[in-house]
Amino acid sequence: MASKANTKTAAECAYVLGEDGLNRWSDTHADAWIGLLEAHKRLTRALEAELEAEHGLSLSGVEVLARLAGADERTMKLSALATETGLSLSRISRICDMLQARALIERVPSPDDARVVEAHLTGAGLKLVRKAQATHFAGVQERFFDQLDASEIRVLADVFARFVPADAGACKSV
Amino acid sequence: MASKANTKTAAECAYVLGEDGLNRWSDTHADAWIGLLEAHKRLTRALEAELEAEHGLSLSGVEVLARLAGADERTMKLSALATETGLSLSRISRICDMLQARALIERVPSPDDARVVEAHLTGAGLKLVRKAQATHFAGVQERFFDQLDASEIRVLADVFARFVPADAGACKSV
DNA sequence: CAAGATTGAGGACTCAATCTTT
DNA sequence: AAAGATTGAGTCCTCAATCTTG
Repeated sequence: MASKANTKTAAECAYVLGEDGLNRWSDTHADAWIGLLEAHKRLTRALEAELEAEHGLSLSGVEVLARLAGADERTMKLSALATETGLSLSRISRICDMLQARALIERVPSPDDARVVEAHLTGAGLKLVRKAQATHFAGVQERFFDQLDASEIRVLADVFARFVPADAGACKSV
Repeated sequence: MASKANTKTAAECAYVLGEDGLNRWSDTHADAWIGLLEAHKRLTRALEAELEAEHGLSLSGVEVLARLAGADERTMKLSALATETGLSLSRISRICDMLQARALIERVPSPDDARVVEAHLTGAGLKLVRKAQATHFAGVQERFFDQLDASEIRVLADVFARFVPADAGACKSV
């Protein structure tokens, strides 16, 4: 009784060009694809806002700090950070500008190769990333995992693995 | 034999702070969540690039055009476009600037209410959105659906529905 | 020349401020 | 005052150009 007004569900209008039979998905297909886009948007927005509010960090900022926290000597080359996070080197450089300005990392020129700059996590950085990650993990748990049962989580893990080249990206910390 | 070098899989390091048992996910959890982020990034980047290359349109641009194509009189108020796409009104206004400059839409002041501006799809806009949507649908089919079987698609549709407030957003066209 | 880092330009997005009309 | 649209400022991101070192 509720719907049918001027409100259409996602599936009902996940096509536009009915004229020829083409350009159309089944309802289930539409719900899966559009659901992916919507869920991603909502989840990341909420998580990002939470992190920003509580620690003044973006998701990417936390990811950089987290990778440093897990690295040998808490230090990594900027180009390695770029490869592993999947962000451009230029973005990494600017994220490091910000983290350095907040004294969460230091830039250390490599003694071995004068071209490379290494980012080193400071004590303050380690302290902050611990808190930020706790917030973030709790957020993902509550907003995402708590909505799913074990078999669904397994299907998602299985499905999404197909879109990641197995090696590429390597370690994801956040 | 292959791995174990300096390459860790996503699951192996989806945590950083081992010191206390907290802040940690199971491998499956990590694969599901990080997989969602990665898959989304890769899929949308590829799709966006394809659309840009073939039709000079962003995904949001296509979505706006597609909604207009499906609307009465091929016309909608800007604020309605914002609500339905989930974009800010300011973004919609600027997307319309661009679409109007390319003569894909026209801005028409509403006769009923002098505050509202309606976007009206032109003939050229309709022609273009048809082609763009065909490209996009084919892309999603090939890159996404073709990698999944029917039961998986059903699980995804079912799962993602939980993150969309049922009514909110209403109709998603792209 | 190639690799690593930085910088400039520009796209996509949001929020806050503004202006007009209701 | 509130709704609709626009504009300005600022974030996050990418690509292309540059500079330095190997």
